[in-house]
Amino acid sequence: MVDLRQLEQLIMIAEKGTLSAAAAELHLSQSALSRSMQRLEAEMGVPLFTHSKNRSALSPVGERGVEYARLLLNTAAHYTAELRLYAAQLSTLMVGASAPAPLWRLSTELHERFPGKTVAEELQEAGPLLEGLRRGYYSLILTHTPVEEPGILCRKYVEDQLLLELPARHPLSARDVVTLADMQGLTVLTYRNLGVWSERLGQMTGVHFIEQTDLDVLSDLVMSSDLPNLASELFHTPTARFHGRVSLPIADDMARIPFYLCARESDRALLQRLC
Amino acid sequence: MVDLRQLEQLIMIAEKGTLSAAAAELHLSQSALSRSMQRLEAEMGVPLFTHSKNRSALSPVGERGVEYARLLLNTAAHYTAELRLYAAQLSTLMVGASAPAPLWRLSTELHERFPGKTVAEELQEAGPLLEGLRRGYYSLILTHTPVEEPGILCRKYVEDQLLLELPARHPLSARDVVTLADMQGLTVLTYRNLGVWSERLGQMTGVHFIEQTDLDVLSDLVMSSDLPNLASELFHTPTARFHGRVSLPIADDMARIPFYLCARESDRALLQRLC
DNA sequence: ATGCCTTACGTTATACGTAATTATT
DNA sequence: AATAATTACGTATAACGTAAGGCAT
Repeated sequence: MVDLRQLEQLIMIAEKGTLSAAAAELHLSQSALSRSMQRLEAEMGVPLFTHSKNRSALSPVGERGVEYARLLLNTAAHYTAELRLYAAQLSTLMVGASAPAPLWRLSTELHERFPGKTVAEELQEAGPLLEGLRRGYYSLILTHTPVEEPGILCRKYVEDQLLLELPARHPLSARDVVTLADMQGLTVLTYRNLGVWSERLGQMTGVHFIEQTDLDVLSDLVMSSDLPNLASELFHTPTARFHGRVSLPIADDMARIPFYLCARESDRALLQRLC
Repeated sequence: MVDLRQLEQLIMIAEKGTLSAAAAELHLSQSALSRSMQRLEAEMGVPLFTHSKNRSALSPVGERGVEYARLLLNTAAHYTAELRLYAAQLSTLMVGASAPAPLWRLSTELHERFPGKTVAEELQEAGPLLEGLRRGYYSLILTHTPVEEPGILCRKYVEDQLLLELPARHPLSARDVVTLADMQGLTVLTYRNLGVWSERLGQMTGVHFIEQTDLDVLSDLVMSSDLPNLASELFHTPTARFHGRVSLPIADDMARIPFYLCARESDRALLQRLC
């Protein structure tokens, strides 16, 4: 059985030209290298060198042996790299989600329940999410519409609730809940990047939204005015507490978005440890 | 640097199912095999086994590792076989010839002058001989016509001389040489398989040849009759001495065939050590 | 209780470095 | 003289076997 280190040594000799130079490069004494190559020749049963008293040069067979050695070491390195990649892939939980908010909770839960696993998260549209789950690219996906498809398991994971935040002196602040009917004609501050919520806001007729791109600017506006602002249970950007405001859930169905956790049936155990 | 023996061990474990069984097959103690696999796991940096207290089974990564190990060992075996084949090829002197007779001398000379070399001989027509020499299949060829071609060296190697063998009481037996003119009307015994000579016999008009396929039958005929028989210097089949006959060279040019030794110019040294 | 794997420990084999030898430039 | 390879010899490292321990079937 050929020793790969000896092949490495053979290659180094070919590169350096002499045993001595190669030995120095390999941090080996020349005697050790000499004997190592003698063993290699004996193992292979072919004359790799033309041995003179003062010089050992590669024979034609040795030259070809070097080529083979390079090829073999390359494939060996290739295979070990492949295997390490495969191992990394197996130990990674690939998670896709249509919104960042529910990921925050899921991510911490995954690290708790699967210690040692690498959790990789991606934000993606619903279509690619489902396709990725089918193909095995994702192990878990978080969607805001339920998936009903053979081979795919799907369970409600969390529900996000839209909140109206008000200064204490606002007429509605005494209420426990508000409805869209209560909000007719109101002007409401909100963050622009609300992800899945954005489309819902467009459907809330009769409410005038002032959208802000910058969270700091939004925070300043909230503090310096009496205008109500939007928040959600999962996405409390500037917290109501910080602004000295009260948070009221909006009772309408439209103000609630459920998130669903989906996995392949073969990964049923995964889902069961989370829901 | 991965150790191929460890890969072999990994494969054996995959085949036998348990460390113990594999260890027995490998003529190793199970403890040695256990530690060897621990070293392999450390070297690769991936979990090849699911280690329970009582059982070490291959992990999914290990399964794939076995596949890679098989591939790598195969390529290693392939390369060593290739290298040995190449070495054998380099140490072989491939000789082609158009007739066996001059080969007898060449063969012994090659073994003398190139000890350790394997001499492989082939009989072949002139066309394939030359083509084989060009392509590098033959290192040397023996032809009965000179080759004049760039890149090819050609020298006269030996000359075969046709002999007429006669019983002592034959009228011609007192002569030193004979000519075809002397032989007009003679009936002459000869061997059928005379190779390059055969075509010449057809051109010797006025001589009647009785060809024999079997050398023993020919020998019997020669001994029991007074008919002359043919021989050649290189191809003394039944020796004249054995039959109590005298050998006379036939003086005509037609009764002499020169043999030429050819090699590629890059093998000039080869030719120089023979001619 | 038996089979299987791992750890501990003493031993052996294999590879290594230093030094001496020989040959070449 | 300097460089280069091999051989000889003592040493160190690394793998091995035996034995003991723990766990599961």
